[in-house]
Amino acid sequence: MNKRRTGSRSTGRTTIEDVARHAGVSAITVSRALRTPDSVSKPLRERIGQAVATLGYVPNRAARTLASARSNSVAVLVPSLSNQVFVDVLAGIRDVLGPRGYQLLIGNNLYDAAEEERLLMAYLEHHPDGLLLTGLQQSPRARAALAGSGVPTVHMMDLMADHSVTSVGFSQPAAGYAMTRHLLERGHRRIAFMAAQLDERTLKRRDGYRQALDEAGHGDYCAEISSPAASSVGLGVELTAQLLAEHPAIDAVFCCNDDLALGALFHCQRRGIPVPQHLAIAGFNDLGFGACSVPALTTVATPRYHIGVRAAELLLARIDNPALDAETLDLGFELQTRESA
Amino acid sequence: MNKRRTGSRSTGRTTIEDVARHAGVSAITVSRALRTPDSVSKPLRERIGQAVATLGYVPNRAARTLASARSNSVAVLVPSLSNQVFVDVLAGIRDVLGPRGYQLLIGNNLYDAAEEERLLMAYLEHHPDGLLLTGLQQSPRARAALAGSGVPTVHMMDLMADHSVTSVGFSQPAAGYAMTRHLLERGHRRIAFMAAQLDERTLKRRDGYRQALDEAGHGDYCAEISSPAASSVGLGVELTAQLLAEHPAIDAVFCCNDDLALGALFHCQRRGIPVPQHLAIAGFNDLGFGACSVPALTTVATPRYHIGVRAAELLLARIDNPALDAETLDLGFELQTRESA
DNA sequence: GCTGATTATGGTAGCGCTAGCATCTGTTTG
DNA sequence: CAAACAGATGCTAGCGCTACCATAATCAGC
Repeated sequence: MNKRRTGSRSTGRTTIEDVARHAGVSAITVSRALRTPDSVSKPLRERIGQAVATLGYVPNRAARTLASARSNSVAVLVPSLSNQVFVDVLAGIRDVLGPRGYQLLIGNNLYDAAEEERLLMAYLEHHPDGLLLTGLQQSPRARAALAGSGVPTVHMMDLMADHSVTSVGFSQPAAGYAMTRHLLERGHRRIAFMAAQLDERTLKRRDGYRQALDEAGHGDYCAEISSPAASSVGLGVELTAQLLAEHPAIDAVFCCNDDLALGALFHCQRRGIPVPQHLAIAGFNDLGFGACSVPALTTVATPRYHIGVRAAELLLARIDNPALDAETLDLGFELQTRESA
Repeated sequence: MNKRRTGSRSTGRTTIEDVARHAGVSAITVSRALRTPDSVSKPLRERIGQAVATLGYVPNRAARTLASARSNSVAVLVPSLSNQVFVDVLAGIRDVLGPRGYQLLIGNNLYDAAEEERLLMAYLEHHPDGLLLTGLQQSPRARAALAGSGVPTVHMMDLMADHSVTSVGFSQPAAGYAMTRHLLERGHRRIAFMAAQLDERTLKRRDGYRQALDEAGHGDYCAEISSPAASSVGLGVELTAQLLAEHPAIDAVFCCNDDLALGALFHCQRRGIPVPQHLAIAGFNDLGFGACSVPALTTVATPRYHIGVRAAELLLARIDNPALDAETLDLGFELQTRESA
């Protein structure tokens, strides 16, 4: 009678079948009691709840995913978690997707194309319900796998030129342009550009920087410095030292993010270079500390959290209705003019 | 003959069966070619490889997990990703577990006990092969589920008093004590303590601080300030202002992390308070920017990356051999005495 | 009291993959 | 030359869950 079938392959863990037996119902009723409690009568629901608690039952997600063909997960690929920018984006995503019951598969370490491909393939094995990516996929294989998978996808941070994909972000070149214009308007003429890793977005900001200089007739003056290293305050110090040694005449530096800018600021403090009088410093992203540094940092405020929120929302819409047209959502940016420039 | 059975529940995605048919072999051979290539002859291996490429086959991880009872994933729960400390820990974990083929399920937002429980339960549904946790689980239900799951677990950051669990980290109270001793030895007497959220680890550092003051006979003098808000440079500015307003006589402040310390530094710069002459400032963690700030930040260097690495290694050992005894691994810390104190 | 709709529960058959064994071929050994 | 063995491949039966359909029980309406 008590057909406690335990095959050789059984894992020994409590299954839905065990709970069903304990509660004197069928497995499918337990399944329903857990997923759609309203479809099960109250007495059964309670009995099942007790059985679950007594046995310490934890549903097996792999089995659920396999049977239902829905993973209830969304994969998010960001370049790096040491960059606060992406942590803020993630927070926005989590705040939208968490309450909707989605689990996030967070992948990082994407400044390397091979690693990016590896990660994307790995996450596709989970058959996520949706995909949130940062920037275009670099490797053709990754792009093919992406297209072939049919998983709804939203790209974040940048606005895609390709209007067949959905993207949420702001115009990187426009932001670079705006900051450079600001520096020009404040009377600076020898404006340097500083970056860490030259990813897509950084390159676009640089395009904006160059365009602004060109238009102002200073296109011939061009002091650009970058490093393959990851961005950090320390790197900002180093690059500033190097920049000033090579181009002593510069009167402003547009740093591609706030970490570098803070490093530039520290370097100037250490050397007694007055900011912004002798050297104006501009950052990018408005990471929070810029508002309290001395002098306070002029920077570009980017809608990171909001990008995460809107990207998640657009993705949800596309999961519910895969036929939706692609969309490009520009969330803009805002110049924060403070003391350093 | 071509029994292309496509039941009503089929997802339409390419399965291992499709690949097998295309390559003219059985499904199990494809499975082997993908997992243990050496066990399949070269010609077949190549034919299968081509079929995989042609069809764009992506294995279904849920099915694999279900059939093999191994998820090849490790769940990592950290309090927050906006705290660089945990990002460094994650990097160490990834560097060990990634090459070994494990996927990481990263959970954050754990400063809330209810959320922590929710996340832990959600990750247990994945039946991870191992679990890396930060701090003790607060809720009894979470602890029960953890114990019942039988999943190998390593706790990170702090050293557990409970020697039945494996933990990797350093002594938080000892670190708090050491820094306070340093400040005392430099002649400071009115030493304040500043923290953001009072999590377990922060409280233990404070214990060390109090003990050092007590021993030095300054136990009666106690200026402590904290805030329920998340730690940030801005919060450091605020708390410093508040602290100085309430306790104008303090001559040193021990900040529970470097963000707060930088905020304190900025506040002093803004108000023209000489550091360290009028107010010495000490941080915690040695996040990188402390080495270049002006003045450079005295702080406690914590082996974050290394904690991640060793925790992952201990976990691997326990996954391979669940019978291993619990272990407590103290990785120590190092006082970084620089200019600010 | 009968019909048709509605609600609550259960049985069956997979989802896509792999463990465990069986089978088949070719090679080695006494 | 038979027996023993190793290596390569295949068959079958699940892993634990849920979609789909069937059935039983209840109820409104005529």
